[in-house]
Amino acid sequence: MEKFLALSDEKQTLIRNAALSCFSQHGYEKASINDIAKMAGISKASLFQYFGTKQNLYEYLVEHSSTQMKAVYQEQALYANADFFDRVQQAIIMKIDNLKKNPYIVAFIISVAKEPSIEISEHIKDLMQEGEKHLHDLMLRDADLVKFKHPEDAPLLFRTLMHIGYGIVDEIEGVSDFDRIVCEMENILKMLKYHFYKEEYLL
Amino acid sequence: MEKFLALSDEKQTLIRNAALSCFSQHGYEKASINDIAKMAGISKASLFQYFGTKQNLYEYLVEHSSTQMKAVYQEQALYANADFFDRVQQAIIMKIDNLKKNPYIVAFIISVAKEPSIEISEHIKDLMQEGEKHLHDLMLRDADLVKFKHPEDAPLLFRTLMHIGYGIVDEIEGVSDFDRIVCEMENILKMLKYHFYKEEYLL
DNA sequence: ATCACGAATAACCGATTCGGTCAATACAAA
DNA sequence: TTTGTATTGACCGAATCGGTTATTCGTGAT
Repeated sequence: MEKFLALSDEKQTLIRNAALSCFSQHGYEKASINDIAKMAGISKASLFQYFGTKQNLYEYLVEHSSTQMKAVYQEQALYANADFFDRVQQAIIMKIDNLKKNPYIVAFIISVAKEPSIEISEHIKDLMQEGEKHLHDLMLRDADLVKFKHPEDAPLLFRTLMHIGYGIVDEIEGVSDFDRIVCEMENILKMLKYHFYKEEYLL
Repeated sequence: MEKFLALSDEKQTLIRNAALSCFSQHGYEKASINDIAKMAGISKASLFQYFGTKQNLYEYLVEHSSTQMKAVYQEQALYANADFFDRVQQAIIMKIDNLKKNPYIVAFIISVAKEPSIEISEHIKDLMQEGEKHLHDLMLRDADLVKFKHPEDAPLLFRTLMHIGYGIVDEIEGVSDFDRIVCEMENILKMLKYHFYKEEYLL
């Protein structure tokens, strides 16, 4: 492991991304060290020099990815007091930003959660909790309800925004045009806000 | 091949589903005949008895799946004259219904489109076109625009509904509670219609 | 120029799995 | 019991698996 950490950051990232990509595409069993080495442009022997065993490499990736991910969560504390729509908008932008900056890590973590038989690592369980907490910050509050023309719409609109968020994140998938989709999402939220809020709350 | 078609329908389906599942999970190269045979509960030798080669089995699945899928498209002609929201609602319900009835086939076709190196089979290309045509039937028409409080909202609302559709379909993923999500989707569309349509068009 | 030393790899290991074959078995009809 | 067929366990050579080792390569000091 020290052997690997002594490499240049670029090379570390290159190797990590190759491994993350292979494992998330094929799963632990079907991903082979040969594939990873080839994709990283290094020899198989080097991989074993760095990590010892396949399982060791995988565990390193789990730990590194969840650490990285938690750091993102940390620096992304939501403004708890912001308006409902602003909170949702900020959350989706964060999600997209993260997806853009760490595509391999996001895909890998999702794949780890799908791994059969192997009990989900503690790190990943922690991550799930962290995600739950984030989601809770988005929830509707009483303070928001008064702004709605029809407050009884609010819960369903919240669900709607969740669907939109999932949909947008899902549609991205390798598309490089992040800015366009972020812009569209902002316009969608503005439009919905206009139709659902009372006039006096449209800033 | 005739050997396979002579089997009972239930056994055919059992074997097909096992193969569809393996291929869509692991891709052509990494899916093994052993896995498929084990999942289907038959011997590997039988699979070769039925299909001759791995590639033959795969090609049969592509053909069968696209045929099945086209049949679904055929019987699902959209009412061209219906109201905008009704068309969208009907389309999403169809999508969900199809996903519920043919989960293995849908997943397999998506995986075929992702297969690297192998040129996309003609059948699948046809399917894509069919899907495009379906989508075109959803498009906004001039007749719809007059119903909107703000006709300029319509294109963006259309995009919004697409996102919601993708989001909902994506969230389903094995969840058995189709009816609940269909119901929620209907409520969402009703709510949006209420806020975006002029009063006199709210039937 | 050469030596020394760590990093990288080509070549190799036994074991397993691959796609595919075939002879033996299980089974149903006659 | 015999015959024909559906199914499979056992097997094939080739490839690939995770992992090791002996050699080569690159570099910095002498």
